[in-house]
Amino acid sequence: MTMSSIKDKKLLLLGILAEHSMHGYQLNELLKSPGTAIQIGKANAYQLLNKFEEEGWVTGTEERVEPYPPRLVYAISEAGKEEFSRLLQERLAEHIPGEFFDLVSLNFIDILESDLAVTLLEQRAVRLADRCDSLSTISDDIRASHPGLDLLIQHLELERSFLNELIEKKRSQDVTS
Amino acid sequence: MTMSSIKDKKLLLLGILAEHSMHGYQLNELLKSPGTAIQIGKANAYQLLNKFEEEGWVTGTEERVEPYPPRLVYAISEAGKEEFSRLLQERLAEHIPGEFFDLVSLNFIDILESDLAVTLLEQRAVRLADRCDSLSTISDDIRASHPGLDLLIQHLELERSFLNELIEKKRSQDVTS
DNA sequence: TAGAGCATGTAATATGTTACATGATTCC
DNA sequence: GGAATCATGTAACATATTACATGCTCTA
Repeated sequence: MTMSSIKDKKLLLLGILAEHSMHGYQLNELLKSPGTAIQIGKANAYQLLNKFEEEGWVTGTEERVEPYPPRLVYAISEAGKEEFSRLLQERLAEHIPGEFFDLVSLNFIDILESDLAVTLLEQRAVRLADRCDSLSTISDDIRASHPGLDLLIQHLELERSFLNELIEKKRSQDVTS
Repeated sequence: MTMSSIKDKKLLLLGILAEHSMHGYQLNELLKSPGTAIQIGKANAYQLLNKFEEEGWVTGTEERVEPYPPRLVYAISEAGKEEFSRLLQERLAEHIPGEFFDLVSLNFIDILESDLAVTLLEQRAVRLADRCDSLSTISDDIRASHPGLDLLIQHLELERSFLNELIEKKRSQDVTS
């Protein structure tokens, strides 16, 4: 049911390699950035690259650049480009319900006492604000050419203002000064 | 890396059972509704219920109600309530980056010709509008008491208006009348 | 009696994470 | 020599999906 994700991982990895050939470590560094819509773990990324090579979507070539250990540079193949294009069109036309992990707990918040709820939500707000801040350094150019990233930032800002309002609401419910 | 999800599945299932005891089929019907923040497949839900029973979070009792086949009614135990409360507090205080599957493809849209992009995005817009419509029947009462659901609806509305703007932008880029 | 809805599950497979293993180079 | 960064991977485990299997009751 969560299995929309493997297609999107494939789309993301092939899409990145279509723009620049890259070795696995480099790719993994890229995937650590706060602007990714989906998460791909390190081990998983290597596994997927190997699988894509077996299937012929990418080719791996060993490269040695001086101060660094040998590394495998992956480049997208013709077959990979076609697969990427096919997948891109498939995914653009679909609407896949996302997995909003964060929202599950919010539905049960009334179970807790207001002052405890406020304390917990404030901790969440700090973490969310940190993430928003780290995204605020992204240039308008990049945002304009990456609608997915632009929308991601809007989603996070929506979440942030919603959370602040919710904290206010809970605070006013808290009569036990 | 996606493995925030199992905790949220646990939180969701225990939270539902804390409100009403329920059998597996009933739970699965509930999980099909368009207002769920996360997806839990049918087989997975049964597996999790069995696992929770083994771990002592819930108890299953066979029930026979006349026209229906025998069914296993799950009720949350004391240990389950404690675990739920612990997990709820843990998750409320965290900010977990969601998995925005939908956004991955948007970042590559400039690769396609504008008119093709518009056609595909229009298909997506129809599906998204359907989902939004099915959520618009939810009462204000329910929304007010379920902040997670409320925010989910706001996320989807944001996505809808963003998508419509993107379609307009792409249409104006499309010079090949 | 055939199909639809109700109800629960299992086995095989696919997918993903964690922890570990390895080894090069650079800096201290 | 030891830590940090760079670089790739594997094995064991955890998790989730698909397809299948079963059997009840009701309606057409």
